[in-house]
Amino acid sequence: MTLTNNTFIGEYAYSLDSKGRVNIPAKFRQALSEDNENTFVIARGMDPCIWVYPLSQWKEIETNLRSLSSLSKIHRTFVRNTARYASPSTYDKQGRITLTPSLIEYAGLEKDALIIGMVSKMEIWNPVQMDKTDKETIKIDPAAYDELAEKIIL
Amino acid sequence: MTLTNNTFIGEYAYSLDSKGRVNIPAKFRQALSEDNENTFVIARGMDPCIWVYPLSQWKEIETNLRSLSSLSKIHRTFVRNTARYASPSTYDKQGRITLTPSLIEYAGLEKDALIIGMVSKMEIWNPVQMDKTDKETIKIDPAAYDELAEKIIL
DNA sequence: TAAGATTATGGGTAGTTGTGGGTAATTTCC
DNA sequence: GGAAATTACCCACAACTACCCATAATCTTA
Repeated sequence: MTLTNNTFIGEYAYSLDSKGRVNIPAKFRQALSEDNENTFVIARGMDPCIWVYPLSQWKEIETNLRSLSSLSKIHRTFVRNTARYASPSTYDKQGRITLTPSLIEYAGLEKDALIIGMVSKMEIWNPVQMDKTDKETIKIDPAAYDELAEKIIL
Repeated sequence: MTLTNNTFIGEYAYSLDSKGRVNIPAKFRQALSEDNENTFVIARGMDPCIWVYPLSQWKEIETNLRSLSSLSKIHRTFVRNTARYASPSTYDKQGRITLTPSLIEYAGLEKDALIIGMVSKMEIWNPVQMDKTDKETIKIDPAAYDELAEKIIL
């Protein structure tokens, strides 16, 4: 079954090797449209994890960043934080991308890597950190969460 | 008798085999419209069971998820929780779909699987868990049912 | 009711996928 | 400019999954 183009769902447990490589789930590679030329862009996530965009998706983000005014301090900071740690990465014949040491450190990755489909992008987590974040989720306002669920879930 | 497209009603008792496969009731397969390409999407239910959507139905959920911004923490959490455990599954020549170990564990499935038509989707339950949930249902506030009565005519 | 078709369940096999490591090419730095 | 380090590319193997076939039970239809 081929998924919708550039759409990623599901959770996969992989390992990070000594060269800083992680596998991209086969399903995700198949979902990546041709015009991406087997390339993703890795960047800092808002949570302590790595965000992985299809190249084409990232280009749209770049366009949006361009539209932000450098007169505004918050805009400047936002653009800087977003662009600074971003890096393109093409997967090899075995389907792996290489992560940057800076991003590995930011996400606190060691041996295990949890890859999570986030529909338009994916996330790479240290499973321990993911567990911790999961437990904090309970603190989220249940009313606001339910409201979202009602709008989104069928 | 062919049912209305993508509409599922009734209850069926099947078994989960050693490879994590369950049969989809023949009636449900016949009800699935052509454009779904024999594919369902399995996901975590709100109750301790597995939700099974026709692919086309799930795609609508994906579209809704795409509209959420990753700048909002609650949106990120919602997308993650929804997409994380979801997985497309095409039924084989014998009419079975393969469940993920993660969902099997979440629903507490063992040998027996109860498949319940929920009109727009279906649910897969451990029969024991279903019994337990049934008994709790009695505790539902009658006033809430009265409120529902204004929306739905039976 | 009997024959044929369909359905539910079990298991085998070939191809795919994930992981580790090796080597050649490229870059960096003194 | 040359040595060291880094990166990109390649091969190999083990584990897993998707696909196929077989059989028994059930349903359909004449």
